[in-house]
Parts: sequence; structure tokens; C-alpha cells
Amino acid sequence: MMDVKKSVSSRDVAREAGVSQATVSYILNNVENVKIKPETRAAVLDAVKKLNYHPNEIARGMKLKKSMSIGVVTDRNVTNFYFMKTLEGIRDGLQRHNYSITLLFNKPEEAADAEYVRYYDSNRLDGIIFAFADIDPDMADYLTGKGIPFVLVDYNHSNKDVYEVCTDYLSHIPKVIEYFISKGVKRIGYAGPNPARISDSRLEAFRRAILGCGLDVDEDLVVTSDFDDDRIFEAAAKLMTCEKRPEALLAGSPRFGIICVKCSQRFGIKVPEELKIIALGTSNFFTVTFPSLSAVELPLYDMGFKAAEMLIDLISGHKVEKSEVLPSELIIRDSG
Amino acid sequence: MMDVKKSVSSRDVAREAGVSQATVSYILNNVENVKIKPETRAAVLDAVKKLNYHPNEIARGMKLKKSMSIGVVTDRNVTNFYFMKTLEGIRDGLQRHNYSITLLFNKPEEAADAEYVRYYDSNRLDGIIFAFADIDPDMADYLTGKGIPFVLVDYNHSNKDVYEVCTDYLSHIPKVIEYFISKGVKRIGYAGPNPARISDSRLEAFRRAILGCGLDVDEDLVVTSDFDDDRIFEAAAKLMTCEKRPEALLAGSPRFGIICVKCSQRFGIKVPEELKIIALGTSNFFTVTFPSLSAVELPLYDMGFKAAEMLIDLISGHKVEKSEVLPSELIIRDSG
DNA sequence: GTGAAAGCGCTAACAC
DNA sequence: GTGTTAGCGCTTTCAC
Repeated sequence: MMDVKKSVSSRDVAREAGVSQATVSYILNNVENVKIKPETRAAVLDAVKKLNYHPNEIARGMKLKKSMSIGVVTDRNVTNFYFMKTLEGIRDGLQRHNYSITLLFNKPEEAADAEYVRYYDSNRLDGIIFAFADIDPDMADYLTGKGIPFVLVDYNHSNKDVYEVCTDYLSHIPKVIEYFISKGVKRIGYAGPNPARISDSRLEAFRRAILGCGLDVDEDLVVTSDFDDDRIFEAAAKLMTCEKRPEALLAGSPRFGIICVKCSQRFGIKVPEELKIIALGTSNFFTVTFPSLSAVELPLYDMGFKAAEMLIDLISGHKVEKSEVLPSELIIRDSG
Repeated sequence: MMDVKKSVSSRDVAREAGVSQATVSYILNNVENVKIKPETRAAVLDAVKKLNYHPNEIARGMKLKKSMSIGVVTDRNVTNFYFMKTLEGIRDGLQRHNYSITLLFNKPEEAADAEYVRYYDSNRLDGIIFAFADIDPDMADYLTGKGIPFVLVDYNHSNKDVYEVCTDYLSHIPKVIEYFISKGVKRIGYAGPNPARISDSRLEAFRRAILGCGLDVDEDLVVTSDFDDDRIFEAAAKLMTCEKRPEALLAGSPRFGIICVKCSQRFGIKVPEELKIIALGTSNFFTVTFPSLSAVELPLYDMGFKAAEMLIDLISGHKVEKSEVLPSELIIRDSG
């Protein structure tokens, strides 16, 4: 009850067990090449239990020059669901290595001023995972140059020479188009975000897929906008109200998909009878739209888990594959 | 470029500036009662710049017996949006105190085994914020007994004697009912989660509000369920298809609200003409339902910010009010 | 005004 | 097999 801040140290354990501090350390860290007599080990372990000893990670980090924490950086406006799911994977991947997660937000800053760089310099971080954070090439170079271990988690390959885990969701686009066609659909539209990053090739993949199926891309059926809800709605409305409106629609992101559903309701267009919709991405709101939304869903948890493993290996100096691609999955619900 | 892991210490700064390590510390920490000659200060600051020195927070923590990090705990299945918004507030509240955020998930465990307790015992945490994490009274007692500083962020007052920040959203329920009545509505229903925690009095507040307006509570118009989407839909469907169905509906949570909208579409009930819906809580999906959802929205960011401030004060040994109540706000959109 | 020195709790040579 | 010891980088008392 009253053990308020009277923290016990390995010294106390040593005294209690009648051994030296070093022995305690050897035992607790399972140091290789150090053989401990079973009874000594038992005595120490007993003392640990009895005194309720917990190694001071700060002191440990001081000695080992490690913080036992890794920074997870995200954009402030990233879709929460993406981040949280990825975070869960990261957590579980980090857990058994005794690494904790320090949460950081990405703010547009000069490389050397970035919060995560300062944190790294202050020994608060042993490495960084960027989870759907828009990190520019200069920053990546800066971090690499400084020797800061980091891993990117993002939709698909960046064009940078960095460690990253991404997914093959673009390769599902042709399947979506084929699926639409198999349902007897001819006029297929696209509504998605303005391609911002160079590595964002959703729209391009859509065009290729359409051509690949022997159809022509009708540019009237392709709309893009920024991430503002009203702008997305306007873009969708353009599609819904145009002369020869599409019979099927690929939505470039979850929010585009959901707003397209709303928009079709607004204009009294029956989904999926008059318009089929399939979205790119994952959301926990796909099941609560009417009708529920089909989508190419990302392996967010696995991506986080894998990124954690990669980063740990990187920090430990193990050999690591530069890039991991995890499989997405087309999930058909009521909208398509 | 090549300063790979060749970290500079305050010793290096001292040498560079031709002073002692102590002086560097005095200057960098602005220690009271220590007067430094301007030129000394300037010399040290120059050296800091020149060498790009960053204090090692681990070493600092070691000396000060602080980790300069606070743990933020949430349930794994908490609505992401709640958590992220609160987190942003916490972040900003912590920032200028140089505290970082260590992210932790709440798992059902014995008090002493809980991850955050272990982290605290290992000096990785100076305090804890529970953000919409369902922490039971025994745990609260345990933490208090151990002298672990912690703050709860939740909807409304727990019945525990703990530091907490909550919101007055229950007090908006009568206003919602009055609003409905002012629109000429008589039959008002409720769809919300099964009251799990003792402190969850949404439904109770609903009943009181109905009575307070001189109406009777029709128990046929009150449905509850657990948080499973299908179960929520069933509950909503019961309401939508019952003999004398409600003209207005209070949804106990964002997800209940959104699923009620879906359900009314499913049964061809026009919102808000035939059924008005107002939800309790905040979501970034209220604007993408059709029609958009009115709601009593929580001051999530402010709650996080306030909790951070309280915890810092608690850790610093300042006097702190036990409980803070921040105002929610009824936001009318298209559904009500 | 500034410096010398002790020590936070741990790990890891090295000694025996 | 286990103990001795020397720090890791910082803060802080005490001395001057």
C-alpha cells in the first residue's frame, strides 16, 4: 500500500538475495555466456518477486544508449481509422521487444526542426515509423543521412530509396473493373482525390484498367477534388447528374465512396441497381451506409505489425528487405 | 552529414565554451538564484548552436527521476474519432511542458499486471491519462493507493473520487426533447447502448427529460443493444417498424445515430420529415450521412487539453480541482 | 558567478 | 559462477 515512490533498485534485490548487482543484471537479462547456478537464479528471482522489483528503464536506457521507445508519426488529418488500425499492429509488433510507442504528429517544418528529429537527438526515440504521414523526399534524405532508422507505412511504393511497407491495392483495380464488366456494366466512372503526391497513381491505374479491358476512358466520368467534404460532394454530383451518367463507380478513397453513396441518395439513384460503387481503402463506416459499401480493403494491422518488425531489425542492425508489399482484398458488400 | 551517433554531451559544450558542465546546466535550465554573466551565457549558447547540442533526455530523466512522458490509455475498441481528437488536445496541452505521449491500450488485467502500471514502475511514465478507457473502481483505488498521478477523460462524472474531466452533455438532453416538441413532435423514442457502466445515465436522463416536458415515456419506443452493428440495426428496425412508430429519436451514440439513419432509409422512412434524429456524441461521419446528422457534440479537444494540464499540475504537486466539466453543444444539421 | 565532485540505477569488461 | 568497478550524461550541493 504505502510503497509510494520508494522505488527498489537492483542493488536492493542483490542485497536481499545475497549476491552482487552484476549477478542480478545477468540473470534478469539472460546474458549469454554467463552461467548462473540454479539456486542463485532462484534466490534472485525470489527477491525480485518479494520486493516487487521493476528495472528502471531510464537508467537502463542511459547505459545502453537506447530509449526503448519508437516514434510513430502521422499527419494530423489522416483518416483516424487508418492510423488506429495501423497503430494496433505496430503496438503488437513492438510489444515483445519491450519497445513503447511515442506518438508524434507531423507538422510541416524544416528537417532539423521536426519534432521527431529533435526527439531522436534527445535520445527519446530509437527509431521512427511514419504511418500514412506525408513525408517529403528531402526529409527522407535528411533522416537517412543522419542515420536515423525509420520505416514508411503507406498505400504503395514511394519513389524513395527507403524502408517501407505498402500494399498491392492498385493491382486490385483491374479486378474491380472486370467485376463491374461481369455484371454487364459498360459506363464506369472514377471519383477520387486530386493526385497530390507523385506516388499517388490511383487514377492512372484506373485508366489503365479500363483500357486493359478494351473500353475507352470517358473523361466526363472522371472527377477529382481535394478532401473537403463539400467539394467531394460537388464532384460526385457532377457525375450523378451528367447526361450519360455512369453505371458503376470506383471511389478513390473511403470518404469519396461514402459521400458518393450519400450523393446518389440525394439524387434518388438506386445503388446498386442503377449505380454500383466500390471504394478503395478501409473504413469502419462501410457497413453503416445504405447500402453498405464494397471496397478494396487494406491490411492495416499487418502493415503496422510488419513495419514494427522491420524497424526493430533495422535498429538491431539485422539485414532487412527494403520494401514489403502486403495483400489488399476486395470485399463485396451491397453497393456493388 | 556524418555525425552518425556521435552525440555531443554537455561536457563537450562546456569544453567548447571554456566553462564547466555545471554552468552549462545552469544556463540551459534557467536555474533560479544562479546569476550568469551575460558573456558566459552567450559563449555557452554559441557552443550549443555550433555543436548542435541536444540534452540527453534519458540522462536527464535519470537524474530527475522523471521520464518526461505521460501514458495515454484507451480501450482498443473505443471510437477512433473520440480518441484521436482527445489525443490532439492532450498533445497540445503537454507540448510546452516538454512531455511526450506514450500510447497504451487498456487490456483487462489484474491491477498490478496492467501495462501502464508496469510502465510506471519502470519509470517510463510520470503519469497517466485514461481517455474514454473503461477503468474499474478497484483499479482507480489501486492507482491512487500507489500514488500514481492519473486523470480520467470521459463523458460524465464517474462516481469515483478521482481527478477527471468530463462534459455536460447529459444536460443537453432536455434541450433536445424541447427542440423536438417545439417542432410539433409528440412521440419521441430512444435508441442507445445498454447501460454498461454505473455512470452511464443517458437513458435515465432521457426518461427524466421526457417526463420533465409533461410527456409519458412509451417503453415501446425505447430500445437498447450492445455495440454490434447488426444488433444496433435490429434495435433500430424494431423502432421503425413498430405500430405507432416515433416521430423523433434520440440516438445514444454516434454509431447508433448513423445506423438509425441507415435503418430509416432501409424502411423508406423520410428523415427528417417523418422521423427526426439527433445523436449524442461526436463523429466526423455526421456530415456524410444522408441526411446529415444533428448531434450533441463533445468538446473532445478541450477535454484532452484540460486533462493534460491537470495531470501536469498533479505531477508538479500543484493544487488541482478534482473535476472539470466542459460544455457540449447541440449542433443542428439536416436530420432534426 | 562559477567549478568540483558526487551520484541517479543500470550494464559489462575484467578479475578471481 | 560471481563480484568489483567504471562509467553512461546529467543535475545539484557545496565550496570558493
